Amino acid sequence: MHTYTEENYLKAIYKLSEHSEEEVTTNAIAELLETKSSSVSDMLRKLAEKDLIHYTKYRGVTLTEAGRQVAVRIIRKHRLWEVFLVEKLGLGWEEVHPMAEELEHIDFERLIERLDAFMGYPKRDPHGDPIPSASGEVEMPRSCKLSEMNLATPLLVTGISNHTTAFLQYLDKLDLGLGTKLVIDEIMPFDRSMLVTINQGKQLHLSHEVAKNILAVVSESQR
Amino acid sequence: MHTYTEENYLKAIYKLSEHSEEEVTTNAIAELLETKSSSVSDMLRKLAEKDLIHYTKYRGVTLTEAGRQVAVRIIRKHRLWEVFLVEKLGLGWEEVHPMAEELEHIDFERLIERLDAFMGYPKRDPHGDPIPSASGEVEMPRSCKLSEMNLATPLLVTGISNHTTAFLQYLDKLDLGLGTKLVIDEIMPFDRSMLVTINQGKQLHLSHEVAKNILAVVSESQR
DNA sequence: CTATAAATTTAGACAGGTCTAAAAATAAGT
DNA sequence: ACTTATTTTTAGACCTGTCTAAATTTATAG
Repeated sequence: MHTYTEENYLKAIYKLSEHSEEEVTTNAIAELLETKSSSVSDMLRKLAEKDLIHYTKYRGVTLTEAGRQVAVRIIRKHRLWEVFLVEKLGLGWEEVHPMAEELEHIDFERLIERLDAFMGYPKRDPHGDPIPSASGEVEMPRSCKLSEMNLATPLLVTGISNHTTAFLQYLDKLDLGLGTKLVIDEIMPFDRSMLVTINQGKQLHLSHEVAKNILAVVSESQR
Repeated sequence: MHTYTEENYLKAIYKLSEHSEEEVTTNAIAELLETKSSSVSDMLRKLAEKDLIHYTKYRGVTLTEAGRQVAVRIIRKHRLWEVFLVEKLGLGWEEVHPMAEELEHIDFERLIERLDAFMGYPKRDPHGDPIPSASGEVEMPRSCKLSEMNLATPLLVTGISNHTTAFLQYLDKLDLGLGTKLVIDEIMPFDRSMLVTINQGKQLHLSHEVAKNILAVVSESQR
């Protein structure tokens, strides 16, 4: 098995390369893991030695297939635990991330398998992110940032790309969550904030920053 | 919070002093944790500095109240997770110990509380051990080793004091578990092995070693 | 193309834990 | 009580992962 720390590095690299084909930079990793780039640099050398990443000095890194498998497996566990914490224990979606952050490192094949079965083989976690399969496949949802979508089109919220407690609590207050239907009524040119109507009722004002972290698809039911 | 390692030391000291008032020796800890006594000695110094143990060089250790609280809390989590793994996930009592060994270090008050509630506030884990309360009280069961009990008395199995996979699998094969009613028919003087009848049916031959690890009480129903 | 800025890597130190080997303290036998 | 055996502790080395400070490489602006 890999150390707790190695696993966190691999997960960080996975997350940083998930939405772009680019090489991941040392600084980006350092920022995400809240550590110094010198520490990252050191660890990258070690991960490369173990063939978990492709690494050329000063050029950034990508995961090898072995590294990707490790990362995806961690993410699978993280998301399964989140479903458990929310669905079974009744914890809030805004508080489960740090718990799952620790649970994800516990590695017993039978435990994961039973946990998956116990929850009925869920496909998404409470934030709408896809749960990788046991064999490491990840179904990448084709949702877009709300900030990049068109006016007057019926949309469905399918994901949240910022899992901080503060952000999720804010969404709760707004009464906006996964499955919320909404339409963009207007976009303010000066700050790119938007007015949206949710569930054919309340109208909300969302900043661009907020809209960037909400993922949505064009609503099937009305297209 | 304390490190994973510190927690394991405190838990080990707790377990070693649970059934006797004696000071716990360096060697005993080393054996339980499968480490060298020099490492233990080092760690004891550190734990004493943090006021988690009472330590006089060459004289062994006992837990301080603070140390006991930490240990009991770990054990509470361990046993709650074991109940979850067996009752909810359907894992076998012989395979959950190593999993709980890792889960026990995860420390979120709300998680523990919810887990406890989810299982209906169980009082015992799947091996019959008492689950400490949130405030750190442990109800010490007054059961005795089967090896020390009398012939021809109706007994009830209430606990198992060896949690190894091999031992628990052996008990499964014998069809002997918590709640099994039994009577000691005969004790062989030369090796102290015994013949017992379980559930008013099958007769089994148990070695002294096995009988030492089975805990029982005189059966209420027939006394 | 060169000078400076930014990003990255190396060097050296440190903290937590572990080990082996050696020293010190306690326990036991006669 | 004295010598030996056992237990425990100390000393010194090593490994993982972190940091700061300094050096190096790559990127950028004239």
